[in-house]
Amino acid sequence: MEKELSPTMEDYLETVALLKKQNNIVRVRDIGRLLNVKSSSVNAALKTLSKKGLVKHERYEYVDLTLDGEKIACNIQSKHDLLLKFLTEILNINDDESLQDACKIEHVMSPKTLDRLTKFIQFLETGIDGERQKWLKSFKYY
Amino acid sequence: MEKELSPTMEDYLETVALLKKQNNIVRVRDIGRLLNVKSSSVNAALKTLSKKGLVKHERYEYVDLTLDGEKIACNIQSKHDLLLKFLTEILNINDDESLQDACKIEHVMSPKTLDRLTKFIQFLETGIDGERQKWLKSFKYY
DNA sequence: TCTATTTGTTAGATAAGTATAACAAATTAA
DNA sequence: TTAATTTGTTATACTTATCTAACAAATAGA
Repeated sequence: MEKELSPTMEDYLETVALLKKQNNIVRVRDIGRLLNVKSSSVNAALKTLSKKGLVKHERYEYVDLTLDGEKIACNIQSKHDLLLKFLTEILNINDDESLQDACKIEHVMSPKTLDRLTKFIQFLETGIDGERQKWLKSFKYY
Repeated sequence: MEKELSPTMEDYLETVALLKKQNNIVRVRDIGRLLNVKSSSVNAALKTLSKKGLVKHERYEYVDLTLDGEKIACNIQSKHDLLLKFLTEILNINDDESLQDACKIEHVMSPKTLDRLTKFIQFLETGIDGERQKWLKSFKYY
């Protein structure tokens, strides 16, 4: 399976997964609304993702993820969540920018970096007597 | 000044700056070699950057940065350096992947995140008795 | 100097992602 | 149950970034 999705296609897949979780059903229109693109663009993207076996989409029907698509979406989501956690909880960036950044970086971060960042956050959250948490807290007002 | 460069154009600009620092003169060919693209692609990119007033390039002559171009390149470079430092020195990722990741993330990181990450690294590097450095060192083998 | 090689340029061609516009299907409301 | 509105589809076109191929200029070697 030669996946290798473009950031754009990853975004579409992620959005489908999000809407599915949210509403159970996924409509072309809603994907477009979330991504700020026209329905025709969504259709084009869905065709691409269908060919790769990541989504199911019959003419005039709701969109759905395949199992493969679900797996990939889940993977992207986990990068997203981790980055958002790092940006908000560690770096203490609390405006929209943390979300914006997470949405961009998630598409270009290697698995290795995902792994190390996961461990780093975990490392900061453990530690005897919570000393690490204490100095993290002190960083917030740095 | 409506800048807003694409990641691709940022890469070209960055490469011109790098070659300039390295060799003083910048040739079309060398830009292509570094970015793994053909000279014709470099030419197209230089035309775009020229129109934006970021590089100077006369037919068959060497390429150079304008002052504006220099400023932007410098800004990108500082993001690159910071990210590389974080990935290698903090997360302890020492293979090519840290460089790869830095080269991608530098184009999508907000100024706010740059600022906070800068402060975070600085925070980790200071601290009474170097306790934070000690913790960091212990993380390396986590 | 004069040829050979390298470097630079230009004109198409291609691929990804987007938009507009015309139309078709489905849904909602009257 | 029609008519109006929303939603989905398709064809076509544009933009960005890339390539190949043909050619032009510059540089290096004999």
